[in-house]
Amino acid sequence: MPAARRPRPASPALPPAAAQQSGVDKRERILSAAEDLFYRNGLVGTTMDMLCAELGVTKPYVYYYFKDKHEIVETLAWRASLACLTTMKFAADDARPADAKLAEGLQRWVAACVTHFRASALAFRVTASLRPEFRAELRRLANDFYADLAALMEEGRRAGRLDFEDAAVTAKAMGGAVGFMYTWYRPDGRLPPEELVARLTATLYRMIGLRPIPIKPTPTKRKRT
Amino acid sequence: MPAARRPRPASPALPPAAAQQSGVDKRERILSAAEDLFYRNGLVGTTMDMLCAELGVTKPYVYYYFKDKHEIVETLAWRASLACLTTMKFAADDARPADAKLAEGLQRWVAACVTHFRASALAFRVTASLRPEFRAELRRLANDFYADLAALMEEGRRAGRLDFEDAAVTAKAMGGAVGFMYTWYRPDGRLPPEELVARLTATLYRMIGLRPIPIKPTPTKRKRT
DNA sequence: TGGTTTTCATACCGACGGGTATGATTATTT
DNA sequence: AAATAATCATACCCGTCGGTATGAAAACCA
Repeated sequence: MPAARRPRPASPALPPAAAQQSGVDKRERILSAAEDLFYRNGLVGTTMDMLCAELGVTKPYVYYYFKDKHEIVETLAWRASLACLTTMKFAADDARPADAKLAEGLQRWVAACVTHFRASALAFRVTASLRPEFRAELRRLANDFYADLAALMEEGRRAGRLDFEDAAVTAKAMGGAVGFMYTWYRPDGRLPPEELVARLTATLYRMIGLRPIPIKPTPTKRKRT
Repeated sequence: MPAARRPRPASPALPPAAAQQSGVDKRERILSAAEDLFYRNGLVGTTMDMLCAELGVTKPYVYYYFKDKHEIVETLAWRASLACLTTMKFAADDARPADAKLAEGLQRWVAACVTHFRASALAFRVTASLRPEFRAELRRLANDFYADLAALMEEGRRAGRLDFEDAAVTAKAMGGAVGFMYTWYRPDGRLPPEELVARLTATLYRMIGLRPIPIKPTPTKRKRT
């Protein structure tokens, strides 16, 4: 994941009213527009011309900051995947019981997936259009995640704090419940994001028989219906 | 969804050892190959030439039986969606309580999604590449399904037979748990399909606090780990 | 057996989209 | 201020892929 091509801090004044912005800022602006377009039109449904039009620039502008379309997609997909799929990692000296870690990890996971729902659609939908090596990296990330998740689940069950039947199937089912959010979540929906996170997390708790220990960030329940 | 272009029952003997087959059979063969290729390579990642190569025929052959690529995709996606998203329909005179209907419907749903996992990947992944009108039809089907599902859930809860918090969120979470199966299910996996259906269904039951009333087809539990 | 219809293969077209060559404009340096 | 380097616009190339025009072989009919 290379940074801006030129380390130059230069920021030339743009003609009209475009504010001063560094190369990194411009890169981010491209990424942001691409994320939105990819989410709305799909990867192959979004042409570089569309991206340029959205940004109000021309192609060499984009190709100055990114090698090719792949680099844009992979940057987006990697960021989102990393954010979502490392939420089940805990410090080696974290002495809390497995169910407490899980309670926090699941909450973080859901929150990350809500935040990155656009790019997570990328990771899930366009797998066939990604470079094989990159797909393999994503797979490793996901496999690690599920391994961590299943390990915590089984540890919690052994301790008598969790209740479920098939760890692998339940873990995959949770993965779907969370990962699928990009198909229905809308930022302007009637449920505010934190509330959605809380409710979906509660559903996950239920799937593994985790009694809702209140976690630090957001309380779990507000109203009933 | 038109049938074979020619109603002719004709079945000409093919040159080498190709068995006699009707036009419908040939259509099905094309669909089957396309389903597999689309699943493996994605929709845009599968060219009509690849499909022809897989079938051992040339393009006009395929275009004789199908108007265009869209017709193939839509036929596949529609079949699968119809099979999966009508499982929550019950006869008007079905007098069973909501939780009993749900128990059966969820089981049917999971079974249908396992059966059609390849084509369901189509419906979920390539939405941006589908014709808008067709996408709208799929959406209506899905909306109907979720409406039926949520209605049954809330009826069962009112009857005191189910336990969950947010009907809409829980329904979507279940949708993900089931619909996402295409990302991890493999027909040659170690769990036989019926067993997978049973375990995933059990997980869904747990999500809505449905006490596992044994359903007719497959028993719910086998071994513990 | 000769004509008609069905069925399939060869070769091709045209549009589209990713990526680039070239050069103009602007800022920076000395 | 002149030269150099950074930044961006115009115009274009070329591969790919969905779809088709044309016509030939095979089967059916009379």
